[in-house]
Amino acid sequence: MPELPEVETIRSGLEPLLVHKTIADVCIRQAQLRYRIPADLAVCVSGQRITALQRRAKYLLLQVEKGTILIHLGMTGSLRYLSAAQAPERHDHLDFILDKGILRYRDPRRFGLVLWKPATEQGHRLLDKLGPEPLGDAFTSDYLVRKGEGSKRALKSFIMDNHVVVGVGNIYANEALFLARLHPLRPAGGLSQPEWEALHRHIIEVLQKAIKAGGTTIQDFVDGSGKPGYFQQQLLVYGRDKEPCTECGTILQKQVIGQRSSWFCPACQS
DNA sequence: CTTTAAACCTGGTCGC
DNA sequence: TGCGACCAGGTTTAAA
Repeated sequence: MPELPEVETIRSGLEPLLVHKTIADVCIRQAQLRYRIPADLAVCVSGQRITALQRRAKYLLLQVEKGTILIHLGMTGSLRYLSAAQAPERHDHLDFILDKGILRYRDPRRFGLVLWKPATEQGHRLLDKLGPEPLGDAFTSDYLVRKGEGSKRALKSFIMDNHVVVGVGNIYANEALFLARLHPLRPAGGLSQPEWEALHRHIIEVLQKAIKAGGTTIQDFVDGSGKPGYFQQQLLVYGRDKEPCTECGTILQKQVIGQRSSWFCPACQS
């Protein structure tokens, strides 16, 4: 479900509600996610104060005094703060019971994860090999030029690869390529310097605009208080096969690239 | 090493 | 109405 803008929307909405609260207990109803939720999670985190809610790629990092709770929302995960008790529904797999309120994790498809990293351990296997943040200083067009050198991969697969840059999922990969007027099947190694610059700029721009709109809700994305995003109203190609291109009127095409549905304008993007 | 495909899981939609 | 096929904001793991 969530790409970077959706995770960032959740993070920024929840952080002020969570910081300074104390985790009283953890209630696990379904431990089997992408990885099993550690059975001793409650022991690890109970009694500790929350100091921050950070984000790395699409991971949420709930910082407490003695370590970090790693949370990933997979395709269908949501994380909501409830100020008053509310009966858990199907797929509400986990609750962090706070001194005031409840932080509730829901994930129908269970592609997400909740793991514990003690502060005593350096790094984490899921985080250590990730590429740069698209909205950070290390992500430059020169970096893309170097990284793309010699690669024959389809451009769309390339920019969705977490080793290249994190946070660019299927929606925003499609949108950024359209805005940069680049065909998703172009070999990554064949782009010119100005083409990389355009793509770099549009990846950043589309992510920033989506964050401003509170993310994109196609089916079930909701922010930390249960509200949907609004960026879907600004999507120019995602999900729009057989519709006319907003730039030139040509009918948009859909094609599966790297196992993911892809949409593009065959006239504008080359 | 690079690239592609299968796998994880549930639920909604579409066509017959 | 029922049922199977197909699709979905992601990522790891195995295989080519």
